[in-house]
Amino acid sequence: MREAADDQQKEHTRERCLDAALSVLQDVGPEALSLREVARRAELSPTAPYRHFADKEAMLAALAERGFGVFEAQLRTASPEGLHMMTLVRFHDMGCRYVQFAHDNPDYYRLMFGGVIPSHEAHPSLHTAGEQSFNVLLQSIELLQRFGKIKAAEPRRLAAHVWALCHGYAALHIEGRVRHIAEEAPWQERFRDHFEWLMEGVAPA
Amino acid sequence: MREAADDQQKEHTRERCLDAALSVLQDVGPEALSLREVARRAELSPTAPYRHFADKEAMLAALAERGFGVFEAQLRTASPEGLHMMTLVRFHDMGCRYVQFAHDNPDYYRLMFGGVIPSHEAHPSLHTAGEQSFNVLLQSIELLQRFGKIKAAEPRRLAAHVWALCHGYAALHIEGRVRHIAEEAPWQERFRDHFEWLMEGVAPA
DNA sequence: CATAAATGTTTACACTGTAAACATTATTGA
DNA sequence: TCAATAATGTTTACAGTGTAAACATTTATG
Repeated sequence: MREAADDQQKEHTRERCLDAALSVLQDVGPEALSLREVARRAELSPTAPYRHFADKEAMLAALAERGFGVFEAQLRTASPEGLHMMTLVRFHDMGCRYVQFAHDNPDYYRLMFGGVIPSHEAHPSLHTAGEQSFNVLLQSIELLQRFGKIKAAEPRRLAAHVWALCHGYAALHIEGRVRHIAEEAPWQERFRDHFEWLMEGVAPA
Repeated sequence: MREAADDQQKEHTRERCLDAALSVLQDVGPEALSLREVARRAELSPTAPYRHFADKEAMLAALAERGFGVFEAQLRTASPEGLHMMTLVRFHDMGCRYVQFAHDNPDYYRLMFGGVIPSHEAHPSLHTAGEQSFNVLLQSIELLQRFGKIKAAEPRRLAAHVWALCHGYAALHIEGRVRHIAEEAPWQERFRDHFEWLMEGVAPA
């Protein structure tokens, strides 16, 4: 049995694998990512990663989990003093940061929200990481409701609504599907319209 | 040189490949689809598909193109007499059919809208197939505008807006990301809310 | 210090995408 | 009609993959 002493070392190589995996991910995308290339970049033997991850999917799941950490942090910076200070302006900023994350880290985003990992439930810590990100959105909505800025519907449904629009826009954006629709304006400007229409739809009665 | 006579035969094996590919797609998903397994199911030699498709991606692109055909037809049935008879009720129906398609053919949908095929522009006929589907939405919106049912903003932006919500909802739905949010109601009922909020946001001023 | 666990390496295997050489068939120009 | 040619399919080959198994080595603990 080992103890805390070399957990540092163990975690070190595990992290090295994830660092390498991220680097491969950014180079070739989630589909073409190979465990052996990861091992190569981490300067390990081809099958060494199997000591830290059950299989390729488990490794991708760990990477996606890491992505959710970055993502959630990015969302939270929209309201630096905490979510209880939520306003519509900050909520819009949060939406922008959502799309910005996808824009800056398309491969991370595809890994987290695309079908790369078939079932998040199969990787409990990934699943909870995803839920924590969602909770940021959910709590923001509950607070906006309390302040009377959003209609009084079931919060989870409202959250799903906002999420769907942001995810849809982000996904279409990073796959290049909206480029031919509106090349003229930068995405931030276009997203401003979308978010405005979105909030008009869920304004208080 | 060949002529129309055996184009039928040629098309036949090409179609057989695509049929087999669809079957593999539904069994194992787009990532795990292998050309050799397709060849196996089409009862061809392992490399025979290369006579009909430049490479694996070209084959997936052809399959995705086929998917857009089915998809577009499905959307159009929302207004059987043609898009010029568009109403808000039919537009809602069209949204439902959008999500229904993703629900019934999740692998098709992932292939068409996920990052499986990196660039649709690299496959011209796929690109135009996708644009034709988008045009159904765009024209519907232009007609609703003419009837004063939707605000008079830039139609392409409005179309992108509706598309983003439908795509976002469909994508989250087929990846199982909204299951834990609202298991109680079937997706059609939930989608009714979303679509209502969506249309309230783009209602005439 | 001996033992057992943790970690890493080597080897092995079945499978993949795809290039190249070859065989066969069908079409066409003379 | 028949030889030339293009289309289509097969066989063979190769490098790369995921992962299981056997082995070696380090390290913490009884």
